[in-house]
Amino acid sequence: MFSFTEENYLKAIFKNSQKEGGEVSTNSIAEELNTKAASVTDMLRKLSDKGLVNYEKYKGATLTKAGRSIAVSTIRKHRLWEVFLCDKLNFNWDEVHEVAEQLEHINSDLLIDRLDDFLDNPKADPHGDAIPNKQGVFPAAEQLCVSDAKIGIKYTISGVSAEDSNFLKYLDRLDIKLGLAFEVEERFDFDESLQVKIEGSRSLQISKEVAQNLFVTQ
Amino acid sequence: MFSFTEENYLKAIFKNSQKEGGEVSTNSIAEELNTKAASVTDMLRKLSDKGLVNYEKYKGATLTKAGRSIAVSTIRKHRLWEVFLCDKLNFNWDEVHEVAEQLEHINSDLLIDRLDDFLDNPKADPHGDAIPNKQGVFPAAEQLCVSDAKIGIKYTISGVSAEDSNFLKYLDRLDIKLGLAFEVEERFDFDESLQVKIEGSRSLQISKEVAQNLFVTQ
DNA sequence: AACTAAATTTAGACTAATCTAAAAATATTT
DNA sequence: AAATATTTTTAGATTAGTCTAAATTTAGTT
Repeated sequence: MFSFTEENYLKAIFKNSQKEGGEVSTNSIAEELNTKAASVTDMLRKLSDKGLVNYEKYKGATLTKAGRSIAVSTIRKHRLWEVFLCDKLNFNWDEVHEVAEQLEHINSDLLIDRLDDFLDNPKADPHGDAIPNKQGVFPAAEQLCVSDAKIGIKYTISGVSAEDSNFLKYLDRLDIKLGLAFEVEERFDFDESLQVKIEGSRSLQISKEVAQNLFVTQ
Repeated sequence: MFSFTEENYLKAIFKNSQKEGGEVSTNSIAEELNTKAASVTDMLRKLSDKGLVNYEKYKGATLTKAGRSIAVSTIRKHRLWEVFLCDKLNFNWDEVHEVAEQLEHINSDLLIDRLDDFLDNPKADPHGDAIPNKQGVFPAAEQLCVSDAKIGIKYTISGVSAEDSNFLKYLDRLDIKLGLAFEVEERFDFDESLQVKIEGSRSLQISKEVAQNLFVTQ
């Protein structure tokens, strides 16, 4: 129905508009997709002709209903496949992204429906990212970034940034997993690092960078 | 590593050389891939440049070691995914081909190794086609076409042609499945139809066409 | 051996996706 | 507001894969 490339552009626009809100710039799409701005301009024109994005020269792009629907469906597939890889094939959470990037483009509604059931309709992927349902609705996720967590309040670790597999390996080394109890004990303002307590009564210090990529719920 | 298209060409050459033996003609590849002879000529040149096929103008093509290895690996992936779809996701055997055509191009050794184990290292796909191992070796399969089966000898149904999903649906209607006991009772020479007995003491008549697409072992 | 038919290749063109380099528009700074 | 920097678009080219139509080669038949 749609090419891999088109799906990847739509996904990138969706992702960046979550982050930045409003119109997504040509450059930010180029960066997200490791391509050049000129290529993005070409593609935005094509996607606009197909009714998948709203695009005006020099004004950035937003997704139409149709475009959003494809983007979300692709994200749904990506995250379901990640669950499959971890839960059924024993992949580690830092090994799934690349393969899921390929699997997300397989086109079969029956396949995804059955896969969803086979995995017991998971609500989040192995990194804690919410999985939208078939209708494209994301489960209400009240995640808070650890950088914004309050001192002395008990949270549960519920999400990690999945982009960088080295970060995930680092978390493995520290035995930080989804579902563990979590509490900020102290904040060091000079470098924004944190002293935190993680289930198993360990107390450790985490850098600003780690805090920005860890998410918790109450 | 290799494009979907290249993998499909290599698979087609492998398949047709199994059937016809020796050099595979440009036209037969075009037919297999629903493309035009001119496109095949172009691609054969490219595959030859890459060392994947032996090709001489007007003389047809054969696979090199490297080309065969890719073709067989693609077939392995296709058949493993078919097993996954049937055994784990409850697909019917007439629903798997199209999806497996997509899944066979997913590129990850880890994925295929794990999938193989997850499925308990199956030796055949849902239509009875042999699954080569990681080294590209097919398990010795002594299948015989029902057209060539001897009268009065007891066989087991072990394979069916998977090309045509209507044929598979037809077999479902007749309750013909892999693993059932099978015996040819009588051969009608004028139309080459057969009177056969299938497990469950049913006796039925099958056409020449059905016989040519059913396979048995002793 | 000559002729016809069939198969194959060449030539030239098209689409999707990409790129570099140059031009144009927008944003920022003084 | 003018000048500069940044972003974005245009122009023109490239690659992979495909196509049609014409030319060529091979195979089959009288």
